[in-house]
Amino acid sequence: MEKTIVTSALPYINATPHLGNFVGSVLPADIYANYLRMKGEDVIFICGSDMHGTPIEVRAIKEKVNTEELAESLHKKAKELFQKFNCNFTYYGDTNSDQNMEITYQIFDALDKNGYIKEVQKELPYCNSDGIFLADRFIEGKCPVCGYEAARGDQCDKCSSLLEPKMLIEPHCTICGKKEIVFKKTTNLALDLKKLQPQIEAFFEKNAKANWSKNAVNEAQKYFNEGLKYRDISRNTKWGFSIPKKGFEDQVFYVWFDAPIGYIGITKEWDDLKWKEYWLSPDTRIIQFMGKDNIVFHTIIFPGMLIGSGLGYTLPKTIKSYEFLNWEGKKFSKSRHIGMDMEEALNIVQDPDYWRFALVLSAPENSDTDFTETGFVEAVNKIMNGKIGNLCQRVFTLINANKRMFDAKATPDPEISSRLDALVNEYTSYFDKLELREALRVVIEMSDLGNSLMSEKEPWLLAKAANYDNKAAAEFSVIMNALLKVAYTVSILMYPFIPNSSLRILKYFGINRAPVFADISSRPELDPTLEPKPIFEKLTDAQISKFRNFS
RNA sequence: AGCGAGGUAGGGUAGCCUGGAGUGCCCGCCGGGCUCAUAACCCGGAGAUCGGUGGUCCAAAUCCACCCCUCGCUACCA
Repeated sequence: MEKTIVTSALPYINATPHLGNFVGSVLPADIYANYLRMKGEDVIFICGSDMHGTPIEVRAIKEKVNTEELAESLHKKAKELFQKFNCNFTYYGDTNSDQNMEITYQIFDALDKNGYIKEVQKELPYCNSDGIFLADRFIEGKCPVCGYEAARGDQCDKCSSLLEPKMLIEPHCTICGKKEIVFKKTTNLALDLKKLQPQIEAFFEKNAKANWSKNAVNEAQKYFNEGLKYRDISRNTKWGFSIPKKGFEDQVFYVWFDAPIGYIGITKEWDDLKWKEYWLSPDTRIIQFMGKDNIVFHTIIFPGMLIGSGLGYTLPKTIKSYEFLNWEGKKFSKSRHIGMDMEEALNIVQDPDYWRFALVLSAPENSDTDFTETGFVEAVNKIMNGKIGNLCQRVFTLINANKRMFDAKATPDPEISSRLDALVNEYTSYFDKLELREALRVVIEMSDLGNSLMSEKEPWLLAKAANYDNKAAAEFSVIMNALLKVAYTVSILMYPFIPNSSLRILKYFGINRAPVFADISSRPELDPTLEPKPIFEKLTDAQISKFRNFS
């Protein structure tokens, strides 16, 4: 059986992930993995915390704590949050594991042996006070172009000129604020992407039609057109995996070298034997979800690393990149207090399904989108609650109130059944094209079908007439069986998106496990002992005003 | 600056690749219906010079050129 690995871009845990991070990577990956499980496929869903990198090291210096302990605590918190959001990972690990180090070293050695690792001479800013080399963003000074005081080492935020740290006038270190900066010569290691370009391009040509996002295809094409260059993989800092090469032991891998390898390392951490069945099999299909800021790493660098290693790792098949979610028309920004993070969200509304549902409806699949208070309230109160929840409730209560005349064995209205089948097909075809938002739209459309049939057929009139009219009783059963089937199908199809709520409805049908596609064809039977209770609640004014206070 | 993505009723989206009457969906608004259901649901209506200008074509939201606006990337943020 073909195996599938679904991955989500590894969240960088320096800050609590916000709703924009979630909507473009972990959430769609989780939904898609749930869908494949429902189809009965052999799928693993791999994600984990991206632990290394300068921002965490700098934060540890600023907070005067141990870097590894800080990263570990941030990782635990992130993991817990994703679990609270009901993300059904096969395994959520992190990039700082022994397993990841082992594979990182293995791939590095192979790349080195195959001649894809080069030495490059550099002159880098060094803070004498903190005793560390400074990444471009941690050195600030006066912009040589416009004179702006707080220009960073890579770019001036005022005039957006691209800069080099050496160009800054009177530079200072943003960690300690002192001006004790010197430039030191050093030798770094770099990955020779230029040499790998033909092979990476061949990989791209072969796979880019496999449902890649338009943005991902074009962005990768841009890099090829410009010509690939060297890309640094070692840095003169302490936090990370040290370089296993003579003369470079004092340096660590640049975070984005071991982060994508983390997909493999985390799988190995999950299962020390089975990971090979997935990552070393030509039959494995790898589908990667990420925000648009991550495209280059997944379309160029990671495949390049795997190809160059020559170790036979399976290459990604599909790259699904998302645009960005904005918050009330503005960019999410932790430092400027714009937008809500995942923890804050749960403090307002506890049930993650409410967020999952609303976020998918606003998912930036084709262009940047906005997450707004009105959009959230509409999605939860009007659509999820008013359409889907209410349909189940009205069907269940109407049958429940007329148990005696309801024949559960009556054949459902065939016309309704065929319309239902068509919608199920539409749903799967959207999912197979990775258009998750549209797949959810189909679920909503299905509940619309149920609600309008209810109004059109007026089965409550049949129920009343059934007391003295056998024909009406028969007709009531035919229609209500069809409507029951609609509610049942809706509750199965919503499972990938809002699993908790789906399971809550399925209990009424006596199903106490995750649904599978095969369930759709079986006849739903309503448990007569259960009193129908609304599946969803509307957002309260208190919740809405709490939400508003974030805007 | 270069490259990529986007701009469609009041808001949000689909349609664009492969041209065929502004075609669809969700919300809001206006009117009606229904009383099974959670003040819910259903039906109907109004509302758009499809970012702008020019071009190709019998025909352009769709193809081409230029321009404007938003976002991303540009290799040490990840």
